[in-house]
Amino acid sequence: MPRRSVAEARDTHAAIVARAVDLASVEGLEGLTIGRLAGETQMSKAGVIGHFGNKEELQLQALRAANAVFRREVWDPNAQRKPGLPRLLAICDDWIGYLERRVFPGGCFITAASCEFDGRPGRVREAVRESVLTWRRVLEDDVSAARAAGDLPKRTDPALVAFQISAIALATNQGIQLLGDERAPATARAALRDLLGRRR
Amino acid sequence: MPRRSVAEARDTHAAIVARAVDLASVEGLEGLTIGRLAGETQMSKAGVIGHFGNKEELQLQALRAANAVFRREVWDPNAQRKPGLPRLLAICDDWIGYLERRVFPGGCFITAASCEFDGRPGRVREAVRESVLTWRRVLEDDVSAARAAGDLPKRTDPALVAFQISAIALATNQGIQLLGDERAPATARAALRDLLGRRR
DNA sequence: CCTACCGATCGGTAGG
DNA sequence: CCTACCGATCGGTAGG
Repeated sequence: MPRRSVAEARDTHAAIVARAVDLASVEGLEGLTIGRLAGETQMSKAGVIGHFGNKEELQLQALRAANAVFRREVWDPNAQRKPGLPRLLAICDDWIGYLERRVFPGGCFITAASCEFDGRPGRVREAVRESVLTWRRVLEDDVSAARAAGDLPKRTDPALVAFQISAIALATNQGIQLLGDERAPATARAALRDLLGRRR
Repeated sequence: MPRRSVAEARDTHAAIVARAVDLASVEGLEGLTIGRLAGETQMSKAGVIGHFGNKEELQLQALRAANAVFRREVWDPNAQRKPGLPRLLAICDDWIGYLERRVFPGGCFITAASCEFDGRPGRVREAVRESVLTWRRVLEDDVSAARAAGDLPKRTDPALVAFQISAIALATNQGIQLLGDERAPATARAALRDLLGRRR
């Protein structure tokens, strides 16, 4: 095989990462193996690992790619809107939609990675932690803006509401993926109305 | 080594399962390996696997043992009380306490197993699903009793409230295990008050 | 419950 | 980006 150009190598790299994300969403980031990834991308193991150096770096890049997917699905559609309750409601709706559409074959990638790495130290765990914390802060800031605008009561605790919204998303993911509960998205939307709607 | 008596074999079996539960709570039920389990119980691999036949059966028994721990920690202390809001509040409090005390070193076993197996078919997945569903029904029944007793509003949807309580537990587990948020149990209790307390 | 062993696969390296 | 290879470990079996 001839050496590839820089552009071709970049495409190959991206293709490997994309496949790694789908595989890891089902098998887990630890269950992801270089051999299987090589088989599915029609490459040699050495060809695959050469793009990353080691498995941990592959895991980190898969996680980064998954974060980008989440951002694209849930954040980007609402990024232009001004912070506050209307945007928060839209974000929540897109979040449930993202889970409902099964964007990752194995369910929410970040949730799976959270459960898998919450008991083991290392760079992957810290990266997952940052993803979750960043997203919590986004929610919290919109809750704060909503409260300041008078769309949520003065007594509203933004960190608590961000926790409650995350909680609903975790349970929705479990409802869809594990329980096969087709009503889970509707239940989630009812819970969100209960949380954000009734106090307006 | 001499053959052991039936009683001794049973003790050995129980010791292996107990060790398997702790290991799997950190490494996952798939990450659990017979070789490592053998090392930690000072046995040969053949000695370990002889008790189960294959790895799937070991996983199922570890899951059953974890279910028993959860039941002991959260259900048993309240089993004698009559269904209704006071018992439901006590169950929720024991549930948060169970997470707070880190009964399993890697966090809630059933939650971890749920994330790990929600994307792969098989007996383990079905067993996890049954655990979660059974527990949801327990919550739902107490919500129904509380509503019938007039302790929750007539419009209360028991399945929705069971979903919301599960959601809080999932987020609490993530807060404690992944985020290292020491306020997570307090936040969870606030969320439960918000859910079950304010409407009385 | 052990020793000894099986084929398969793991993450990764050397060298081109 | 490949072939060829490394030592380690996987789940599991045979036989005692």
